[in-house]
Amino acid sequence: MGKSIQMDISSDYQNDQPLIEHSKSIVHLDVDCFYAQVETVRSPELRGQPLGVQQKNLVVTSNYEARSYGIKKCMSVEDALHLCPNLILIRGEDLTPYRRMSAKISELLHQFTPLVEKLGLDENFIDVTSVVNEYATNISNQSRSSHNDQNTIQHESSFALHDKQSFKPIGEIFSHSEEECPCGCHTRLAVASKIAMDMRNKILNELGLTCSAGIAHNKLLAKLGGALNKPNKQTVVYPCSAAQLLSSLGSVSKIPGVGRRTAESLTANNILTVVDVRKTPLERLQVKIGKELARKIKDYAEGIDDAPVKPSGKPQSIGLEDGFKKVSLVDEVESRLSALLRRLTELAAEDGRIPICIKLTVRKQDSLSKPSFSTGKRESRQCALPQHLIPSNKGTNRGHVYDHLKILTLVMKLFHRVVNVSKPFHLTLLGLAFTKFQEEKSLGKCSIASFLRKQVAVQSVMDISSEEGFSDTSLGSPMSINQQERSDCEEDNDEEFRENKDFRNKVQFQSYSCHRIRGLDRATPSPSDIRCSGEDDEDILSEIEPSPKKTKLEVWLSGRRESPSNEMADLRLNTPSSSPISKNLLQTGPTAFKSTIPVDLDKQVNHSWPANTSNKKPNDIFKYFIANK
DNA sequence: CCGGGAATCT
DNA sequence: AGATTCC
Repeated sequence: MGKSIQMDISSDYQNDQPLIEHSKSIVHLDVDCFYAQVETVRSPELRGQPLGVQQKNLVVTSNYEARSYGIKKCMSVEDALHLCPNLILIRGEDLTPYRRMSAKISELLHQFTPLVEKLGLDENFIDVTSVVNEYATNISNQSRSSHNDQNTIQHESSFALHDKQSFKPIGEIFSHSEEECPCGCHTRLAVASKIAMDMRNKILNELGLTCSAGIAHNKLLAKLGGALNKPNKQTVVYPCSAAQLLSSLGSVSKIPGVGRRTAESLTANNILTVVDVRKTPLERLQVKIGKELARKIKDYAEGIDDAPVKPSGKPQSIGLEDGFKKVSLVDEVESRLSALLRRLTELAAEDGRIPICIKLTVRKQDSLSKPSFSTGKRESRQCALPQHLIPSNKGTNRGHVYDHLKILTLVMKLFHRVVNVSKPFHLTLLGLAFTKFQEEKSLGKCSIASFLRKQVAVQSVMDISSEEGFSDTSLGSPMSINQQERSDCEEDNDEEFRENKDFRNKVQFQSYSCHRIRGLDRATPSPSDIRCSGEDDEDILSEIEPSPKKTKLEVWLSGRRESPSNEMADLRLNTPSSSPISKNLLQTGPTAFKSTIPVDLDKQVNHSWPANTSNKKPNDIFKYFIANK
């Protein structure tokens, strides 16, 4: 017991956070019927009419006019049209417009704070703790001196927060709490609710979208709270109402993180409601769903959630999928993959980063008893993009050049690895994704790794120690060999090292064999095999090779480069740092605050907290805020 | 043809 | 590489 308290304290200090119970302020923002709203912005003449967004044979979302006819999410087109013959349907398979809008929303939210976590395209968690605290700090500073020498907000009129009880949040409140929490969170959440309103106003004014929002001291409650009043509304959940909110959910499947699978496990144990979870001992719970999940669900059932808002940044992978009834011919596979690859390279070009790893996904039709019911599981294969297929922007200032045919050939190699085409096959889905990218800010010019990279860049494209030297013993069982050789090299490729095998050999890296894939390639020549002849073919035999194991030198080199973890280390040590993250944080200081919290917020707060600057003693409100700084 | 992604954990 | 979850 004493031990855990000790740990709690130390971790709080490490995070530079005070020992206040509900110290954080989290906003969950959810754009109302996102796809439908985006389509309405694109085609304003659609406003007011029942509108659905269609993907394949599904209406994946619809506006509220359509919902009034009883149309639900993911309803079939037929059913939807039956309910509402006038329903306007717009194709939404191409997510580009939604991605773009999502990026605009992210950008807008980043004006408030860098602590923005995306959940899908239309939801965001925003940790506004520091925004709330800065707001109070600024007020506090002003109450001490009439003129600001600091770079803080210059308010038209000075005012102070001298009356905590009269401050009420904007929007709805879940349940009416009898008493204020002694930690001061009610006041902080009230400020947060005004910030949430401001975010929503900005999104409406600048992007034309309405949102719903939840405001609470953790992500769980913010998300659940935001769903209580929709659309275009916001809801504050106080910590003291957490248990009540969770109880009111009823079914366990309403708990975020409890999907179909976990719900099934719980149901099988007669654990149906959130209250059931609460009554079930942890020991019994973790038998069924695993230790970590059980612990999390138990906490959730009480409204407890310590998870931080994790800034999202760029996606870790960029992918595309194409679902269909049935594809059984290699030629059709190739043409579909070709189309996917075209779009994928466009997406990657838009993203700007350079991909170094590609993954192919297939879904095989369930050949067992029920063809219609059970959709086959997905299987995937990935490999590093060989150096000479990694796009470069040499010669062109804009965009990177992809060698479509060669990459397609590589993708077909992956396909043959995952599908045995010598036997009949029935696929219902093909997917392609880039799953790794070169380091964004690349290495400093003085970095050794950078030097090496430049050196090797001019060397031969293909020199993996002659394939002739290897036997074809792997032909029969590629997977077993795969495992054998990959057993302890889960960490893939760093581009510096794939680029020159010569270099690797010279410094006596543990060399890796490259014969594993040969048998596969010869098994069934595909059209691409034929088209991509001669040296290219030999080229690709080696390219599909999984990435080499990390060596000590490689580890050392990768440690040299600027990496997120290094940046975080800087932050933890609280050292002055020139890292981008640190700069970013600094930028969200008073200046950013001023520019993003408009006057009307000030007015609202000012109104709720009448100025009382004269001779009241330091008020209670201050300490809540100041303690948080 | 129950969509098309993306993240996390194992 | 797969399973699961989320939207």
